[in-house]
Parts: sequence; structure tokens; C-alpha cells
Amino acid sequence: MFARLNELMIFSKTLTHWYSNNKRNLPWRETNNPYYIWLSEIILQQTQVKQGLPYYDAFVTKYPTVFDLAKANESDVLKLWQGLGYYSRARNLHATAKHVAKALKGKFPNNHKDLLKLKGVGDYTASAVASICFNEVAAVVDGNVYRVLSRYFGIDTPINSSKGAKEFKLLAQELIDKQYPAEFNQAIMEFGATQCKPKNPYCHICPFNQGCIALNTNRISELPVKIKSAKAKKKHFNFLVFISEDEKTILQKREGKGIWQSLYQFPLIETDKNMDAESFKKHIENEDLLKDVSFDLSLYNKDVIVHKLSHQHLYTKFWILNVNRLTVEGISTRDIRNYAVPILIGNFIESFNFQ
DNA sequence: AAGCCGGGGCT
DNA sequence: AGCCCAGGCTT
Repeated sequence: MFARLNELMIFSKTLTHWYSNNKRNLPWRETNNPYYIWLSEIILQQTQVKQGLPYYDAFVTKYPTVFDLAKANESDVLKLWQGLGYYSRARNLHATAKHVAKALKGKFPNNHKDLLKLKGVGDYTASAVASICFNEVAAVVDGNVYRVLSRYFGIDTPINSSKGAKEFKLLAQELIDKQYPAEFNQAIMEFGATQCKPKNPYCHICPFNQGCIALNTNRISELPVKIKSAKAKKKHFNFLVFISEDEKTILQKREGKGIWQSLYQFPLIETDKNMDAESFKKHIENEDLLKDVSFDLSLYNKDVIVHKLSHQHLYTKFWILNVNRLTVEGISTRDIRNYAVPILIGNFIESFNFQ
């Protein structure tokens, strides 16, 4: 019993000592302001620091306070979020900013239980904000924590099972430094991110290389254990890039439930197989957008573009349609960069070099 | 409990 | 081309 307590104590002290010597200088570590901490935590969900950092800087610059973010239009928030993915984060971010600004008069909840009620805030984010901003003893369990704990303690319960979630949360809550919860939480995540990495961790210089069960039983590459997810489905996307004689094109807002909700795209024709020019021309002849329109069809990308999402692979072709007129309003091609689009579309827009 | 929601990186 | 990453929400 005392040996166990002692071991946990040594783990925590070693970890926070490592952190004090190895932590990166990051802008959200200069503040305890809940708005900035919350913003950084939403951005960093499923996202590495390297990718999220420029977005954090952009949001802080454009929206210095929660009131500024609350006043923005959702389309502007999505535009600033463009390329970061998981766009429900941006929609929830904006909705929560409005809620905090209005209903809570700009004051973020100051505890885990109430933070959990905010849209887009789950157990991880509530724990992070509660500990970092308010010193609440709430252990964070993110992917880094799963990795560090499963390796050091040799736990092979799948981390993406409900049993694993409970088990690791309980262990983290047991380990957390009750005096310095903010320091401990950030230390274990930083340690997982930069030292106990998924591939090729620096075990030879690791302060835990005596006690780490995974290392001492040669199971570093096997831990943490994760239940495999289903393979991605293949889809065939054909985008219609209209270009009219008066330099206009068509963008449509994605509505409903699926991917890229509320982002813009060129009119999309999904087919059940890869299309060549001849059969595709036949395929689209009866489209409403082409009714009584004389058009010239050409394929922009010779090789199909494979855009990989976590659960579907999009085999994509951009079809250029030079038309005499548009049958719907359309937008000037000069304004095309004002719309929030998926990175797949954004890359095409840059490459095509719209005037 | 299982599936959905991006995009980047590595091999 | 295939695999890894992994928080929150919906079903």
C-alpha cells in the first residue's frame, strides 16, 4: 500500500521535474485567461501544436476577447478555421462564445462540472481549463496521457474502449499532483508529445527508463492498445467548376449532416465509379444547372486526386465547364477566396489561380 | 458501444 | 496506397 503510494509520488515528481526543464514556450502558456486557454484547447483537439499554432495566433489577433468572437459571423469564424478540419469545433466554438458573452456576461465557468455544459467541451477540455485556469484537481486524459500511462504501467486495456477510458481516467486522477494540478496536467501531455512519442520515443534518455514496464518488457511499439476502426469507404467526387463568359462561377453551401457542414464547394456530382470525359458529359446533360446552356467540358486534373478523411477516401475530379451563361446567381471568380472551403477545394482554387 | 467528423505525417 | 493520430457528438 505505501509502496504503491510512493511509486505514484515518484512518478509525479519525476514528471514535473522533467517538464520544468523541457517545456516549450507556447503562447497559451503565458496566460491563465480562460478565454485563451479554452480557445487553445479547442484548437488542439486532435491537432498537433505545429498545425494549431498559426490558427491560435490568427484567432487571438482577430478576436482578442470572447466578446469579439461572439460578435463575429459564423462564416467569418469558419473562414479563419479553414484547413484545420473537424469544422464542428469551429461552429461550437462560436456558439459557446456567444453563450459566454451573453448569458454568462463574459465569465467562463470556473469548474469542471459547469465547463462540461459548454458546447464542444468534453471531459478532456473541461479538465484542462479547470486545472490550468482554476487549479481544480481534474486530471486530463488525452492521447498523450493514454500513451504515457499505458507504457509506464504496462496497461493493455484498449484506450478506445469504455473500460479503458474509465481505467486510465481513474489512474490519472490518482497520479495528479494535488498541489499543482495545472503543472502536472501540462507536464504529462508535453512529455507524451515530445518525449514518449508514438514512434521512436527517446527511451535511452528517458527519466523513466528504469521503471517503465513497456520498455523493460520490450512492448513500447505495442502500447497503447487500440481497437482498429473500420476501413475508409471509397467515394467518387466530381466537382463542376463553372466559368461563365462574365467571369463568374458557382459555389454552394453544404447543408445537412455530412462532412464539411456549412462550408462551400463547387456543385458536386457523386458517382459510383471513376468517370471519363465522355461518359461524364452524358451523365450531366440533364442537370438543372446546364438547362439550355451551351457548355464546353474539360477535365482539370489528369490524375484523380485522392483526399483522405479518417473514414472516407474521396477520389476527386475537377471538371471545368466553360459556359455562355449561369442559370443561377453565381459569384465573381475574384471573390472566391472569401468563402470558407475544405482544403481539397482550397488547394484546387490556389492551383487553378482564379482571377 | 459504434460510427461520424479533417487533415497532416510517415512509410 | 495504407496506416497512424484520437476529443466530442450523435445514433
